[in-house]
Amino acid sequence: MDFNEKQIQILKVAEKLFAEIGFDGTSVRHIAKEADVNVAMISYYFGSKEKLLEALLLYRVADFKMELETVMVQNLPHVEKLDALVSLMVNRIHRNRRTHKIINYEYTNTCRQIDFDAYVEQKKDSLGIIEAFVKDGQNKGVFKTDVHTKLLGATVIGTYFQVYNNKPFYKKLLGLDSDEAFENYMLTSLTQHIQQTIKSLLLNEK
Amino acid sequence: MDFNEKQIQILKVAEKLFAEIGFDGTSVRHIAKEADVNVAMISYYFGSKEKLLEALLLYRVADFKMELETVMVQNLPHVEKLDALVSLMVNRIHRNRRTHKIINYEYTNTCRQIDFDAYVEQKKDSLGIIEAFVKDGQNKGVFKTDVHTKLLGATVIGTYFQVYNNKPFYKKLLGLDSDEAFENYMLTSLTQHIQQTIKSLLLNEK
Amino acid sequence: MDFNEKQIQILKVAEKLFAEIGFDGTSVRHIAKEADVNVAMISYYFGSKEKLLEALLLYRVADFKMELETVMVQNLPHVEKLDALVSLMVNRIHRNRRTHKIINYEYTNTCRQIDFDAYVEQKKDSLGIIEAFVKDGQNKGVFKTDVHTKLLGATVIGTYFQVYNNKPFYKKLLGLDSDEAFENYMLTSLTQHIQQTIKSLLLNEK
Amino acid sequence: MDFNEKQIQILKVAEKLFAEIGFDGTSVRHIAKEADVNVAMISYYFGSKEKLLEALLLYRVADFKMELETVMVQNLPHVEKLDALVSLMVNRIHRNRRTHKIINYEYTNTCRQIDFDAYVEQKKDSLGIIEAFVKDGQNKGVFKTDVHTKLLGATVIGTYFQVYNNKPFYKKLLGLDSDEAFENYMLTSLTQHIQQTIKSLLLNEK
DNA sequence: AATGAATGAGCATTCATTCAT
DNA sequence: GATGAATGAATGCTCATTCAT
Repeated sequence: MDFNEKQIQILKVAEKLFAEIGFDGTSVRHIAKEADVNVAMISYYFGSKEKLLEALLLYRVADFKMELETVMVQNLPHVEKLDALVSLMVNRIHRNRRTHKIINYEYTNTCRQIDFDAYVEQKKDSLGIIEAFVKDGQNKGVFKTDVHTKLLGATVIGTYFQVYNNKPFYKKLLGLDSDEAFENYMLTSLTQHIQQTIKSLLLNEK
Repeated sequence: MDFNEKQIQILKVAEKLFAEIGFDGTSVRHIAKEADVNVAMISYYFGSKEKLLEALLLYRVADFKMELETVMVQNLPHVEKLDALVSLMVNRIHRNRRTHKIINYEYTNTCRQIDFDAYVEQKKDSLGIIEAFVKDGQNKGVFKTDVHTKLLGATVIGTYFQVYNNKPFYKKLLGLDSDEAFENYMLTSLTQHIQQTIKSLLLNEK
Repeated sequence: MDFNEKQIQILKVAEKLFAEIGFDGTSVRHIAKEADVNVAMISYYFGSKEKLLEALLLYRVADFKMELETVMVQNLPHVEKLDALVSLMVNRIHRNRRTHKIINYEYTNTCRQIDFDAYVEQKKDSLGIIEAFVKDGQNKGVFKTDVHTKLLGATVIGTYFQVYNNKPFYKKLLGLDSDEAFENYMLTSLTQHIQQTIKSLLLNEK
Repeated sequence: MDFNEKQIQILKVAEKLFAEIGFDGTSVRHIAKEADVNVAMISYYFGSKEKLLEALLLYRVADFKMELETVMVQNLPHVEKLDALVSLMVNRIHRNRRTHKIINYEYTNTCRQIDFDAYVEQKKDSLGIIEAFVKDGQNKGVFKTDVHTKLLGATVIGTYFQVYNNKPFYKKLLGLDSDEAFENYMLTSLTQHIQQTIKSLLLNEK
């Protein structure tokens, strides 16, 4: 978990390339060249290409750890807390979108011998906190009860990635000319849509 | 679009393997072995591995074509039509989940020289029909107007794939022991959750 | 030796391609496509790619057979006969330059199992006739005797092919802009140079 | 131009095989086996089979560089200088006959993407020196003027290669039993014949 | 007689990894 | 600790040829 400068350099390049052209599509030579290190260094530092991916997961999963508690402890009305929660989730996913994309690609690949335990654990934790918050809101009569609580996270992240994974399509559909415009859209309108979606599900109309 | 029996056999195996272990991770030898055909036959029939994927897209995209119109022309209340629409979408995606997954993997891979035009066109069509239906409902005062109509599809498909792509995680989370139970859950509870999500977004409380 | 129309079509295409891109470099598919026949037809008609080359040799060697005798029997002074002889040789080589080039490529390739007997026989015959003519001239005191008679043919053909095989170089060196200009040069100036060369070797100055 | 021992080993084997069985006919596996190196090493060292050939050309073209000037500056009568020149040319071609043969094969193959610039340049230089020498001899009245000076080189090299490329034929024709006898013939009688040819063309009888 | 379908063998090349230094 | 050199295995693909029809 404590990587030196050169290792981090490799991890960042690997993250970018894995996300862009896939794990299998990326050769260690490509990573080495882009990271301006010797080819052998990757095996030397990480043991293998697969272990490099595992190291990347460890490196990033620490970052996944959302400060959900930070939001939770705030003395905010449930509605506002919900918005803050969704916003935080989207922001976090967005920041680590590359690693998340890799995981989405590779997690169900049974041939791969990658240890996803840390990712799974973190995911379970996050969803647990959200579930508890929703339960609390339901107990207090603020949130509706006829909701698939365990699937709320899937809707948040799923909506985000459906747009992200079809970037060229949505850029055209939404009339977004540049990558910056797209990025901006993700963090404003899309986030707003997801917030609205979750609120619609949980809140009773006034 | 008119493939013979052996070609279809190859296409099906390729679809499975591409979805399971990725396009790059799947070798033509693997496909050939699994499909019980000679390695050379894949190049012979499809020209190349990339063209095989393109053929697969063409083969399946024809199947994507949702009978949205069939639902649309039915003389149903907007609410029920909405449910039917979502149900149809989920079913269709589910049936072609493998090819959709491949597309989600490869569409943004700029290195790849794959022609996704047919897919994009079909996607645009589908979303167009949905958009028109929502617009109609809004004009008739049945649907709310403060909604990101263009993002509704992303929420439907995104939620589905977020669960599908994290199958082992959700099987555990939802206490689903077998693949059959998971599959069943996708087509019942998950579908229900997505229907509920979309309805919450569009319908005014009574 | 009696080929039907389609076989001749194949032979001509094969000759062109073998000469242009070599025997190994030319695939039967390429020949089949260019000759607008089915791939299997080549094996069907000729047995194999190697046998196709042998058939080509047989087909052309018949054409190599110079009408040297025609020149020989003419009642011409030795000097003029010599010029006519060289001119005839160059013309004949030029007409069959493609097949000659292939032979020059493949004759010393010991791996190849090609039967060059007909070619060798024809070559021996031709050189024999020339040798006899030179001997006759020497006996009559018209030609010099201190000459490597057996090498005269090599000088004629060798000079021709050295220019032909370095066509782009000589086009530039000689300021020949087009293929037509080059071709014309081969049949005029180059022929003249070769005639002059042979005459210089054989004739005593006056 | 600065190759290590193993690279030179590969180049020598490649030269031999390319000359014997052609560029297309020679597989990198064959070269690797004969040179007793790993197959991958050829790509590793030279990039590709085509680049291997280019490397070979560069490696040998340096060797083509005839010491024509050495002969030129000698204070010899023109006639003797002419003999020395031809002898030098034949010797040089003979030493590099393999690479020259490859070039003769491949130079006009337009499909091939080989850089022959160095070869062309060297050839131009050599012919230029010879031309200048002949011009000088003509100016001094030693050489005849009615000669295709630019074609003299073609006659020298062409005669050599016509014999070399038809080795089995000429061995039989000239009654040369062994390869050694043939080789010896090339460097004595054949050389003498070529010297005589060029002198006949250029010198006035006494 | 003629051919589309099919195939095993071989191709050049790239891969992740190892190892001597 | 770090690396250039080297490698066996695997890659996608093309080859000449065969064979059922």
